[in-house]
Amino acid sequence: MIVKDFNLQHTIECGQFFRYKKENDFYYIQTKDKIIKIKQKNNQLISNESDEFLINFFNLNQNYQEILTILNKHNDIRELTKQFYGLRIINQDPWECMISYISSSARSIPLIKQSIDLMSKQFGEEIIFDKSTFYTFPKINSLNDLDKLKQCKLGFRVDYIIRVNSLVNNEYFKNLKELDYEKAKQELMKLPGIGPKVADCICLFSLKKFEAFPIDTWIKKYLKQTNLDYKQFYPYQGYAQEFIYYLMIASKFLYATV
DNA sequence: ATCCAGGAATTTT
DNA sequence: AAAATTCATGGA
Repeated sequence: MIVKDFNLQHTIECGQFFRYKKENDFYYIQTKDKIIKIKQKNNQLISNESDEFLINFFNLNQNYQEILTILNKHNDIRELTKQFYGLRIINQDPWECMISYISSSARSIPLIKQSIDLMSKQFGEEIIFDKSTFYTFPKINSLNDLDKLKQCKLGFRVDYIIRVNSLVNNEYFKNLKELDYEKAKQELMKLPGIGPKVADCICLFSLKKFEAFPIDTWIKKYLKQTNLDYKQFYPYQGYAQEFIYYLMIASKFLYATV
């Protein structure tokens, strides 16, 4: 498939998405019970998945230039959209997104990935793909075994997950998608383990609420240093957040390796 | 050994 | 209403 205004690496590695691994030139992306093998060569995407699926998953039908027009109004952010050109918000599955980000609170990315993989191994189904073993993401309401959850190295988040597991279902998410951003966020925050930050992540990464602006410690640091008013990027504040976030974790990596 | 991590809930000022 | 403490683990 031919794509424009899209960069696979930036989109996958900017920190919004946990379930992937890179092998040779290919990314193996996992979502729900799917495995997507994919690589990009210039403006071409090579994958085992259908164009239709990829367009939806990477939000490729969104007008990128329209988003950039708004983000580029600010000089610093214009530098970032140039540096990370083609970064898109991934359209995740809401249930998977919810569990992933509840697991994420006060932890680093490698540990989050580890817990998600362990949950998939404990509660998902095995798939052999390209001679490697993968596990599907646990289905809604299947995370109900306390002993198994305790083996997933989730710490105190086990309690949140086992409670949320019994509080949501397909209908919950169907209704959630109908709500506007503010309402959806409020609804999400009624659930245990979901505060403002995690609710914003779920809104942005799985409900197409692009005005959501999740504020974690890194973003907070950036906002404090730069005095940036993120509301000027309405209704694409979420895109601004992701560019900034990518900058922060990328520079963190730089400092860590020097 | 000690501290803290991409937060949230609870308790204390 | 804001600030401090707690939560369970792995890693620096």
